[in-house]
Formats: sequence, structure tokens, C-alpha cells
Amino acid sequence: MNNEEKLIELADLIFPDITETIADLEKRYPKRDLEEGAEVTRFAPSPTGFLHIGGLFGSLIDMKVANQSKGKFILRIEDTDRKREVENGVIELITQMRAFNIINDEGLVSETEALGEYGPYKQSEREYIYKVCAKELIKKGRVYPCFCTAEDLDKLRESQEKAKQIPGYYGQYARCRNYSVDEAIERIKNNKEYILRFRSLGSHLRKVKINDIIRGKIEMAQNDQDIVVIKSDGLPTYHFAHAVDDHFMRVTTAVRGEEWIPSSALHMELFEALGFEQVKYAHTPTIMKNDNGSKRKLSKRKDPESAVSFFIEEGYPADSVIEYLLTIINSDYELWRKANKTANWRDFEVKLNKLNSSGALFDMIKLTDVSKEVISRLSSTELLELVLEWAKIYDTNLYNLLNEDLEYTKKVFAIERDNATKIRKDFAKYKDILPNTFYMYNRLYREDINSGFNFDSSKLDINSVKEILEGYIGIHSDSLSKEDWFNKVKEMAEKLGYCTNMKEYKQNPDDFKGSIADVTGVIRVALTNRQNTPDIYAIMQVLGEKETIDRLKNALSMKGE
RNA sequence: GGCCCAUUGGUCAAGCGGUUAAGACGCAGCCCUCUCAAGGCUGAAUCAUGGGUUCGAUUCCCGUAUGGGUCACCA
Repeated sequence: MNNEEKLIELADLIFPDITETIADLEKRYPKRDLEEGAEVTRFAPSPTGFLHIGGLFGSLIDMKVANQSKGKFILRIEDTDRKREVENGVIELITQMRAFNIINDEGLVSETEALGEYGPYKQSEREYIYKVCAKELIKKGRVYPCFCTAEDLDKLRESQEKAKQIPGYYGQYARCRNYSVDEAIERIKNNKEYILRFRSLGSHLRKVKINDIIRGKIEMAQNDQDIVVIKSDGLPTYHFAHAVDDHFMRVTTAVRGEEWIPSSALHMELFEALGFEQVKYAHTPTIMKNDNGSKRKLSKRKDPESAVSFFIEEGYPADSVIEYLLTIINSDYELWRKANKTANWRDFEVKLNKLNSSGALFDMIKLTDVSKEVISRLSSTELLELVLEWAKIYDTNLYNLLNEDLEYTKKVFAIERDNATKIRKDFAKYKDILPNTFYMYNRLYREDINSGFNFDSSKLDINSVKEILEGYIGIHSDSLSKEDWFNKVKEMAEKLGYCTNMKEYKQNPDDFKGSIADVTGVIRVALTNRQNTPDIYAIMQVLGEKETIDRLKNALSMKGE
């Protein structure tokens, strides 16, 4: 029996049930019939139920690149590490992606259902496919059984470290690669436990070039490690699964985190050994956080904002997070947004080669700004809808409050928003809304004034406050236009000795009792118990005449006691 | 430690051999203004460092420093 025949015997011994070949798989998963330039991308997380901000970042790029080129965006679940699996992890992930409008064309759409012809899309269900590939490589002598135990490997690493050698299973240190096929067969027949390793033909003395879409050419040492291809549980390692899956799912561009750069040389060799065409790589930068002056990766344990669920819980609109991420992905996004004020971010074209390759610090303050902008583009109806959806889950008190009188709530939301010449930009997240509008709700307003009014006593004394309130109650009317209303307020203010022209007042403050701003300030506090609010005319219009007068009178009486 | 990646204001960054080195956030000031938010204007603030290459380097090359990543039967 020659060596080739022996290898076949070995392959059959290891995988007796596998009869198909890579060629069969090539037929089953044919090249896609897509337009020229169409990109097939994939997001391939582990089903931990936790969507990291970096994952959202990556999947957003995946989706944009696929959509823009009329390609396909696949969601594949990498569940080959059963220790990491979490119950309902897949559906949790999909739900979170959907919350941000990241929708895949293909792959998992629920815990068990999937779209597309290139499945299964869970790696644990692709065992057969990996085995077909592994078997073929055994026949070619490129995969061999390794009988080393965990202790063997520990010892090896230790001695390598001591001898200042590159650690790993390679070359002269790869004990099992040197067994003859007969020896290997014999060991297996004797029920020795084994895993399958790749036989690398590379040398770290030679260089190899990776062409990265984001970074350009990356030069590194060839792979020479005999990495594990199939683990003892029968499932593949990431490396092997990456090559097999991305090939047979006909992925064109693998967008992945930069932590994969060092293993790219290995992946190249794997593709080569399997006879696959290389995929293109786009290694994305890591999103970092400033921690006492030093950059570090956003950590799942230390940083709540590493989970996208954080932003949902806080009440940031999904689009805010996406648009913020887009500003990191392509910094000309902001220019585009300025030129296309009402457009949807989906219409923005992401350019992979314009990505900055250094890790960006996550900037909450910038997020806040982007988010204010996003919210300011919403009509009161749209905003209300989003807030209700959010509050239903995360703030039931708010949900109930807003629902007590939806028509009224709509009017509250419309203040300085609908038909306004200048739209308020003071909400960055839904959580900001209640602290800034609570006074529009009688019950909350009354609770708040229980502990006293916040009149600015440094400006006016009690008697002046009373005087203003009395004066204003006398002239208040709901039916005036804003201009007429303000003229009446000025008229009254003037009578009481206040300056109605701010410029004039600023020049000679001592000539007056105070300014028109002080007068409206008193009315404002009486109505809202806040010194800063939106336009009080608009507020009074929503409160209605009765409630307005009630509040003013109440303030007057409390102040007098 | 080996290998890899990165380095333009406080932050995100444009720039691709000759620029007064864009823009955004933030900050400061002014204007507008019934307060605030917004808006308008103005301002302070940047090419990590040392060598080359070049008539000329932020831009190209090498070294150094700093930061990050990676060296598993985890992905």
C-alpha cells in the first residue's frame, strides 16, 4: 500500500460516514448569481445574547456594504464553543440588532429559522460540512490526528518559553505530525484520544502579504503553526470554520475586528490548502474608551456602554446610536448629513477604504449632540410614538403619565417642535423628557411646588414678585396672539417700573427696577417652578386658561403666606 | 518577550510632496433673545520623536517612544 492509499485508510478510519467531497459541496453551494461588484458580507457573533457596541459597529458596516452593492448580508451564528452559549442567545441578539434596524438578508432570523440557500447558518449544525473538508485534507496529508494531551501541550509551552522559542505547535515541536500514517492508524485503533491538526507548510522566516481593504497591504510572517482544525467535541475551531463557511456561503468580504489580523496568515494558508479562493478582508478598528487618560477596549464587565442594550435602556433613539457610529465609520458622514438634513442614514454610502484604521474613543458627548439632532428632526407624533414604545418597557410611570391624556401629551410634545421656526434641541434621550416637561402635568407640578417655589430671590423681593403676579393675572388672556400677548406683558411691566428693552436695560440697569426678563421669569417660575423652560406663551397655550390662572393664583397665595 | 496594527487640536477627523493644516463635538467670548436650548459670528487649541530621501516633508523610508492587538481543543 502506498502512502496515498494509507492516507485514505486513515481518513476513512476517522470519518467512516463521510463520503462526499469538497467538489460535492462546491456544487451544493454554487457561486452566487449577483450583479458585478455585489458584496456578500456576514456578521458572525457567538450566541452570548450580548450585542457589543463593536458588534453593532461591525454589523452596520456589513449591512451597508451589502445593501449598497446589491449583495447579501448574512447572520451566521458561531456556536462552536458550547461553554459560551447562553439560552435564547440567538433571539436576543437578533432582537437587539432589529432594535437598531440592522436587518440581515440571509441566515438566522429567529432561534431556529433561517433565510437563504447557503445554510445551515449555525456552525453547530454544519459539522458535516467541516468533516467533509477535514477528511479531504487528511487524504491530502494536510490534516493529521494529534494525540497530545493538554498536559503535553502545557509542558511544551513551558519549555519553549524557557528556551525563548516561539511558543506553539509547529515544526520540530509538532510531535504528532511526524508519526507515520501507520502509527497514527494504530493509535486510533487502540482508542487513543485525538484531535485533528492542520499540517502547515509555512515558515515564519518567510513573509506573506495580506491585502486589507481598510489598511492596505499588511506584511507578516507566514503561518507555521499546526493549529487545531477539529476539536475533541467534533466541532471546528474558529479558523477552520471561517475558511469553510465564508467560502461555502460565498462571502466576498470578511469584515471583522482588527484582533484577527495576526491570524490572517494562517487563514490564507487554510484557504490555499482547501483550494478556495481567498476572501477579501476588512479589519475594523476597535472602539475604545478613555480610562483615566489611557485608551482601552470597551469592556463587557466594566463598561455598561459596551452593550448596546445600555443605549436602549437609557432611551437613546436607535438612529442616534447608528448615526454616531456612522460618524466614526466615515467622517464625511457629518458633511453628508448637513447637506441632506431629512434623509435617512440608509441613503449614505459607506466607503470601506475611508475607514480610519486606528481605534476611536467612544465619545458620549458627541453621541449626545448627534442624538439631539436626530430627535429634533422628529415630529411630535413620531417622537411620542418612540417614547411610548420605550417607556412601556423601561419606565412604566412615564408610560402611564403620557397615556393619561394622549391628546394633551401630544400638545406638550409639540411645544417648540411642530411648525416651530426654531426647534428645541434639548433632549438627547427619552430619559431627558420627563425632567424637562414634568410641570406640564398638574399632579407632578403640584408635588414639585410642595417644597416651595424656586423664585430667584437674588433679583426680586417677595413684594415685587407678588406685584408682578397680581398684575399679570389681571391681564392674562388665552386668546391673544403671541405678539399681542407679549405687548401686553411689556405694557404691564413698564407700568411697574421694569425695562422692556433688554439692550437698554443692560446699558443702565440701575435706572430700572428690573427687566422684562425678570417679569417673565416670575411668571415662568409660577407656572413651571423652573427658571429655564421653553417659551412660556406656548406653555400657557397648552396648559389652558383655567390651569394657568390657577397656578398663578396659587403661587401668589403661597408667596403671601 | 516575539509578531502585527496604530499615532494630525481635549475628542472624532479631512489631508495623500508645496495648503493661511478643512469640518464636527466640546470649550471661551460676542450677537440674537422673555429664561434656557437652539441659531449666527469670533477665538484658543493639532501634525509623538530622531534620523534620512527630496529644492521642499504632516504626507515617502528607517529607528525610537507611546498606545492597542495577538500569541488556546475561545471566538
